Amino acid sequence: MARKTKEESEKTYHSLLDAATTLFARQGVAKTTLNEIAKSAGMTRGAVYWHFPNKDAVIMALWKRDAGSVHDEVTATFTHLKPDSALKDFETLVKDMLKKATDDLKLTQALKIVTSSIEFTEEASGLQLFLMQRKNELYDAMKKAVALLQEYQAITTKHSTDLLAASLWSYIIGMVDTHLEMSSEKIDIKNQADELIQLWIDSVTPNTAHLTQRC
Amino acid sequence: MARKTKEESEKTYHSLLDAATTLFARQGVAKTTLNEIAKSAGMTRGAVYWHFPNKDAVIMALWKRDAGSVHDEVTATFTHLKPDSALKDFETLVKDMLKKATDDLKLTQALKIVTSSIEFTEEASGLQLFLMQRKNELYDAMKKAVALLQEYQAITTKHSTDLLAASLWSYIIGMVDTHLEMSSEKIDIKNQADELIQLWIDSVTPNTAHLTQRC
DNA sequence: TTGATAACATACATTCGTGTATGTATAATT
DNA sequence: AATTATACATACACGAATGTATGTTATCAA
Repeated sequence: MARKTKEESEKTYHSLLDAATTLFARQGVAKTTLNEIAKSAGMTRGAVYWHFPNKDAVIMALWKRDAGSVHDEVTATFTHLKPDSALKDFETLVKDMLKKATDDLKLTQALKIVTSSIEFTEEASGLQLFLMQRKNELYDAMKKAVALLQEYQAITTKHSTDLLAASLWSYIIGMVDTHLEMSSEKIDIKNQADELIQLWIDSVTPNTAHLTQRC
Repeated sequence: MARKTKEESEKTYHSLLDAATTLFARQGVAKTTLNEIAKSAGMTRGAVYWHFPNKDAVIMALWKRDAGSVHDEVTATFTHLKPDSALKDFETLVKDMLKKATDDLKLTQALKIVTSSIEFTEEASGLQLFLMQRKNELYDAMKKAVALLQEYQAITTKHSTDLLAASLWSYIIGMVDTHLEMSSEKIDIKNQADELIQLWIDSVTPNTAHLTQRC
């Protein structure tokens, strides 16, 4: 049809992203066509191709919109832990992160979409390179946080930074993955996230109160 | 061309599965066509459609061939831990499982393929239902193992079976996922798997030797 | 030894999604 | 007020992959 105002254009932009998010999460990325997205938003494919060059760009855009800010905040906080409140800040950050990942619908859907978009091909696409870079950023930040906790003596195990970072990373990735994949009746990550994180922290922290057997 | 003997037919069957495995792992499942698989095995699409009804069946077949036996062994051992050697058997089983998952090329490729094949759509395909059932089987077995360890007093934390099972499951899933996704220069799961598992076991086990701070 | 059928190859039809090219009316610009 | 560029809709061309139908030959059973 005809041209719209900038505000209306922004509205359709977000409508398209919303529709794409819903359909991707419902049917999977591969089996969702650009035509479906457009129709679901009350538009045609012309609108999609006006706002995005292709499907990968849609995914990248919805990640930036729904996960970008959280990603930036988390990485920033990880890398700037203060010596006096490092462990407490670390704990709340990780717990909040998991809470958002399991509570916030948009974020959960975005994570679902990007995890299924990462096909580990040899020559990665632009989208996959982008997502891997974000992942690497997040890991580097988390590893930095572990190193800081060690430096500040908040972590008191003899294990190397590499090992502890790999441990925490695997743990969190597994929790998110499990939350996205498994039915919450089988494993209820959402309601156990705090305890699960606490379990890890206790295992690398001088507080031994969680052990039933005393020395 | 012409008909072949049963032996030759079995050979082409495995050639097709081998070719599919390599191509799937290299280019991803979605971007690999049945024609590529056939050509890579020195056949045509006719051979593929003779042995398999579609691409999903190829994936299911290669899982059964390259991961099925390991899956069966692991689930069986998990559910039949003996009271006297439970913890030790559990430890070696998990470590061996991770070692195979990171060492055995065929198994690693199979895991890579099935993880990228699980699109969490609402109405799952036959393949996805199959894979989810295997996953549930494995989780149930692992949870049973945790329950047995608690029953045998090998695990001495106050945490519930559900929580411990969710913890171990997330941890292992995360390790496998990380091994498949991240470059081994960033995180070398393969060479850290044993220590990572030991870290978890120590955290739920009465042995407190890993803590630097004594009571 | 002679059908019957297994083990494929080849050919065909058809769908389906993508990308692009073009049309068009209106908002923004001057 | 006239022009321009925006924000889409519509139409078109194209390849690409799938599924199926059919052809072909050698093997195995009788």
